Amino acid sequence: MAGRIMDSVSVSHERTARHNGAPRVLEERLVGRRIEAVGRKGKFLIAPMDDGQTLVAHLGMSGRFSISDPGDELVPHTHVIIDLDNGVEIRFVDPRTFGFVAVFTEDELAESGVARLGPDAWVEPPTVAELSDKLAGRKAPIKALLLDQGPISGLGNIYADEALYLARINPLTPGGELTDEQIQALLDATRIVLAGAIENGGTSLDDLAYLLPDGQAGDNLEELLVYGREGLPCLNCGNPVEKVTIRARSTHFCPICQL
DNA sequence: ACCTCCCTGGCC
DNA sequence: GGCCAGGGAGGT
Repeated sequence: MAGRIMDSVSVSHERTARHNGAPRVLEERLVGRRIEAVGRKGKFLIAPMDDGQTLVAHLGMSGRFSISDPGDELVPHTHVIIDLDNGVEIRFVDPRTFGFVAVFTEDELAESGVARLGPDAWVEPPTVAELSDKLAGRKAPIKALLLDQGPISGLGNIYADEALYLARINPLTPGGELTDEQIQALLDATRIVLAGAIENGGTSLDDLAYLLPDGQAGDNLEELLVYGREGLPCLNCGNPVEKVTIRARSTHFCPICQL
């Protein structure tokens, strides 16, 4: 994708293009442009283009990119098709349309959600002191603060639960009450959880909403220690895993092991 | 700093 | 036939 020119762009869903107002606008701002690089911060894909603008995309809940041949069969909910100058077709498929594709100027980027992201949990993990600073005085549960993407970015509901379990921190603990030791444990746990998830190609759930760009499912589901295991024995102590709701998100934890 | 909303497929 | 899943944005 990097270094390629977008020969044609077709956007077929209003909501996918919502940050640019309309599908036609998104198409016009992409077509003919060269993608200079492809990176990410948190859960946002960020690709600078040759005109100084930036292609930004987010998979939301059910979005995925595929690398296809123009002749490949179109799967339902394909909302964006980008034909590259090397004959490869990039497709964005997103049944629930929580995801988006957008083009931002520098100013628009500075006003977007990208600007509100804390340091990336994998690429630029914060030090204990930095994260401690961000959590100081915060009364919201640490689980909510992890999902917020402000103190640290890149963890979603599954990996937040996994990291808190590994670090033996109760997800309901107010963020400001975490000790430096706990923050260190959380950062260590985050690296272990993400390293495993990346190694396994990510966590494809039974709905197969998430797939790798080649269409393969990720294998990390079977490695999950606590997410989705409500009522089942904690792998450490054997007591039942509990499930509570924090910020309208399911949260799985062991009330015995996680203090 | 919190709550509500958006959206569809899958499952009870 | 209705509920659940959850990413971020926007409003209160």
